[in-house]
Amino acid sequence: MGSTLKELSKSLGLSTSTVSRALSGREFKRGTTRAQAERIMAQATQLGYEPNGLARSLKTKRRQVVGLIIPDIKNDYYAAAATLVQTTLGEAGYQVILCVTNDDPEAEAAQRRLLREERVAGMVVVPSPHQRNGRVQENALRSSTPIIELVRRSRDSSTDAVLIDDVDAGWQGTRHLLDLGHRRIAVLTGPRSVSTSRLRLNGYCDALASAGIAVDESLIHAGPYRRDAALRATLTLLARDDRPTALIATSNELVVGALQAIMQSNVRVPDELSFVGFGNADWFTLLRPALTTVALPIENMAIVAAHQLLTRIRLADSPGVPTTKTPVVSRYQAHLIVRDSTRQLEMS
Amino acid sequence: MGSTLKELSKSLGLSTSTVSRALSGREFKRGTTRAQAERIMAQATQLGYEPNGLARSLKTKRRQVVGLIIPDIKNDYYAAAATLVQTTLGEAGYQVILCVTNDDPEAEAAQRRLLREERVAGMVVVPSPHQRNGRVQENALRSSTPIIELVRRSRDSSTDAVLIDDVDAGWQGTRHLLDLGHRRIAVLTGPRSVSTSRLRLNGYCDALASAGIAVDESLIHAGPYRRDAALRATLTLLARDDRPTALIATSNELVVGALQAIMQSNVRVPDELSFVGFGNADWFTLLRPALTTVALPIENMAIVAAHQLLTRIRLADSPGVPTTKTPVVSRYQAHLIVRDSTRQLEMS
DNA sequence: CTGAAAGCGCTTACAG
DNA sequence: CTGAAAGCGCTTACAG
Repeated sequence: MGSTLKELSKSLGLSTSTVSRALSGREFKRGTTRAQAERIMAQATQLGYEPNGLARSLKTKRRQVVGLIIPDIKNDYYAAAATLVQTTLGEAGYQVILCVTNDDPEAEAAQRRLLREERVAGMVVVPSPHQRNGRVQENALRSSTPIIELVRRSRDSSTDAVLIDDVDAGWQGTRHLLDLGHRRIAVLTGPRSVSTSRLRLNGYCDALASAGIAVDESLIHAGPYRRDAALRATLTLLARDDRPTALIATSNELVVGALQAIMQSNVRVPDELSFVGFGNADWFTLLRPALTTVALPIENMAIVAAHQLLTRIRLADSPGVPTTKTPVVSRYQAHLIVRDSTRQLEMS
Repeated sequence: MGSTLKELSKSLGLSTSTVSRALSGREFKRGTTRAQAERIMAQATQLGYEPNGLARSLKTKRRQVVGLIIPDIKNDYYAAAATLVQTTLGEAGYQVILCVTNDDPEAEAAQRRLLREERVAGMVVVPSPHQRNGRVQENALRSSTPIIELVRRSRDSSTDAVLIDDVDAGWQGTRHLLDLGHRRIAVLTGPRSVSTSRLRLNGYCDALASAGIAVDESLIHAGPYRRDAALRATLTLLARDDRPTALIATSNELVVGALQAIMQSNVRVPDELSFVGFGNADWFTLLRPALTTVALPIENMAIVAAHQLLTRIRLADSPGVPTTKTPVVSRYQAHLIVRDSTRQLEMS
């Protein structure tokens, strides 16, 4: 335990230089040096020597660690993202420091700073909602750590981003319900300070407009991404005299809350209410009725984000290249999966 | 970007010692030095100085980073564990490096080594299944990094462990079905090389024995913790002429696979088959029928494990204390939640 | 209170 | 091919 290069070298009667080189593995040209290298490695395992990664990174300025900042790991959606980011980066030899924000901007700022102090090679981040008076993080801006934003885009961001075509996603879910004859369509979204919420809501409004329907603000609930909030909002919605005939929940957590409320209210889906979810957790198909949903290609996106980060890291490492500061932003298409929770509205 | 203590000091006309001390914040006895300290800090933010955590840790030998090794982050059960470990350790000022093994012992060994090279202050690990010829990891043994095992216990382990009373958990689920009059009870477990699988199965066998029922090996499926395996096994079980009247799935992933098979087979629960799950994912109550399940206190356990790790870390830091090598092992009780997926067996 | 100096554990030109 | 030496960016006794 705790043996160092110096101790190892002394026990071998060699210099740290030689031992270091042998251990690095580019040292076996001749038969005689090859034997030497093997002797060194044997002694290393004998002493239980394990190099100090901190010292190495300090010296080489190369770091095989990246940060991942997400709002919530229990959420199936982000759990899927984390898995793929972790796996993809892991295959490239990187370790991942996981940070969970709970959508708290201050927590996120602290975590970003900590990751920078850890000198991570880069970060994948799902940004939290903005604060009211969003003073720009100066250090963050000046920092050269490559960052890829995933799913959500922070205001004034100048980094790469891998996003969903949120407007279209909102449109698709709404359009499906309109096509089934629904007119009073309620929607649950996150706070308007989050890009995805705003844009999905835009899609919803666009779809209504395209059908010549005026937006009824009372059918829109924009709250935090928490199931309890969604539960309460849905309960209220369902208790109205002029109850909507359809409901869209635009994120995983909102789906859970909405479904809980629907069960509590004993409202029958799809007979009394058509329901459209977002995302595509495994258990969606285990429900009866199975959920109609706007599926989001999160796993793909996570892989893309990881690769893009890798690219940025390599770019930042190669000295010659004048780091292109043009952010690369891509948007991936959602697609509707029609199952059993939506149906044609019966004319009454 | 990238400014160092030295640069900062030079720009202030001070020594690095003074600046370092001022930044560390124990430097404001007098009014005059207090002003000095503030001037230093102002300049630090001005230059966007952020200390290099690697250099600091190398020097101080203190590390505010721990490792977390789990089999699968998409699994609700481990996602819950990860969340609580992350949060608890985060509150104590630690960052968490997340490693996912997919139950591959070689991946786990590599990850442990990497974490040791990162000189993490400690680890929480859910061990993978053993390999056939389990050669002991010598370095791991010699290493002094504090480790807490969570949920599963590795063979010959000499570390602390926070576990479930698995025998009792298996007993409870089985006993419930026996009390309802079931005699042909099938069970899905993980590989026998995992402690939880073995012990839960023991509980199952004990319960059968207590009811004077001989164990029928053909009703036991011990496979990998993967839903596709569980799906196939369940399909086979349900296609038998002497189909069991009850089924227990002893982990989250096995529950998902079993339910998929049940739906495919059009077997009605609980009329034709009583079903007992394990764990308590949120969506269990969203199903119809809602799932009867053996709930496991994973969130509590994750918190306990995190605290226990913190304790071990502090112990390892205090030099005087002769590190007690007696492992502390605790087991937490599962508790049965009866919902609608189990019912009295009708005598025919 | 301040600064010069040593050292944490590595890697890597640079001579030999 | 090998070793002595410098240095990555900090912190912390040690004198002054």
